[in-house]
Amino acid sequence: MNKIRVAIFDDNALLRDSISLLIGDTDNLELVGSFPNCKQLKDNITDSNPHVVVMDIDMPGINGIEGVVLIRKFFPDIHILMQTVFDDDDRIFAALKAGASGYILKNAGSAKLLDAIVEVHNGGAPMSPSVAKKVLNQFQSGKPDSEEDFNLSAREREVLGLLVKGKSYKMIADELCISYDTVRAHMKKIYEKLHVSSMTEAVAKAINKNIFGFF
Amino acid sequence: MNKIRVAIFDDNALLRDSISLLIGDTDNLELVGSFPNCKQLKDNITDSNPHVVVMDIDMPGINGIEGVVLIRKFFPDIHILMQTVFDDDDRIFAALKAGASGYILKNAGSAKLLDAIVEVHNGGAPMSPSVAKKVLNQFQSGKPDSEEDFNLSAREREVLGLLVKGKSYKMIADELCISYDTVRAHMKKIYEKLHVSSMTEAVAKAINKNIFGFF
DNA sequence: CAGGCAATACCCGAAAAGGTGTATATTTTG
DNA sequence: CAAAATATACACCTTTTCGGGTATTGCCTG
Repeated sequence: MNKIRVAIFDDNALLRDSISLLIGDTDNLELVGSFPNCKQLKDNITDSNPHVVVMDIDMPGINGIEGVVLIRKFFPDIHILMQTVFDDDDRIFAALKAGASGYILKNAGSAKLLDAIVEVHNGGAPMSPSVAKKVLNQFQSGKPDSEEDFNLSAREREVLGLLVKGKSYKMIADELCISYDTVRAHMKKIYEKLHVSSMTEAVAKAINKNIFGFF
Repeated sequence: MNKIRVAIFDDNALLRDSISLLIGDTDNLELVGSFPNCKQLKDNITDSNPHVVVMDIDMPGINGIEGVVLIRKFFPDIHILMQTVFDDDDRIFAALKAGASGYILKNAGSAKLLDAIVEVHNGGAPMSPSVAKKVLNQFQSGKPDSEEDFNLSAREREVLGLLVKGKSYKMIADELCISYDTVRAHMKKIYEKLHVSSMTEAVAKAINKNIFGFF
């Protein structure tokens, strides 16, 4: 029986090494390449000719999602398993949209990693329920994404919009010709409605729930 | 000669009214509908049967960009002119990608608005040079967007990533198991490299220059 | 091996943001 | 019409962030 040929892309050398050892100890898997970035991705893959690529989602230079795009473009038969440190639904979803077959958390344990590699090679799609639901929703209706309604007033949306563009309270006050304290009053309401408690959380939520759509 | 049939979607009643008056005073234009949101978009357009739709980019419920998508889907022959308060390249670009024909700033003056309506009806595409350049770039090379390199180190990217997810310095310190002051040290470097000076600016830039891609 | 850079960590003072409370006029809505 | 929501504004106080420094460790490169 032929071994599953596996290649790894991850900027963390330690993690690459430990996966190497892990795969070396498993007799139905074979590590054919281990790379710290996607700069030579095309050559790397041509040379190592893997069945499965294990790809870190966060990498300097070309990131993992862009890596997925490239692999899909040049090697459409290769299955890609994403690895992430955090369970970041949106990024994982993006990776899947780009053509990854599944994903696994970096702290999931070695047995699970090996299982996931075998699973993607067999055409499976290891992923968490929350991501699976997103994928399902996308398939069911061509809609962009969950359109949660936060009941923001027009003014609140305006303030949030400026926030998302990186403005400070003071700048927002100037831009809207209202007092600093009024901006704060709006912010309080916005935080309440979005269930957050800081500018950055609000910005992150505004983007991920695409309150303004299309970033 | 037939008048150009125009419909307006804007949540600002005052602005709707002033545009109504404006169009009423112009003899080659005819206002056939004026709506505060896109909830009944399909019926509204079927009933009013416009040649040109003037659409606010920011609206509660279904936003202007989603509105564009819907119009393109059901009424592919209608030309859409976007209206925005701010010259937000990214959103405008998104609207154009979604199928809008052009855009105009809300404070551009009535004469320009009328010109723009006529222009889109005649197949033109009124837009600012900076947006035009983006569109051109997109056409010239299938690349996602400007891929500026900010020379962030792996650690800095990691910190910025957590920032974008809405974390505070303290949370980042905990998550990365480093001291609060080290997070600050990284932040200083990040701000320097991105040429910004606040968390929200950094988040905004990280997203708009898609340092992490795919939001 | 010397110099540069990344990562770590600490200090200080100033500025910004956040939490809570109060208040008033207007608009919307049941 | 009365109640609720919105937009405006101020006060007081705490926490967080920002902009300067300074310093050590380790790694990579010329």
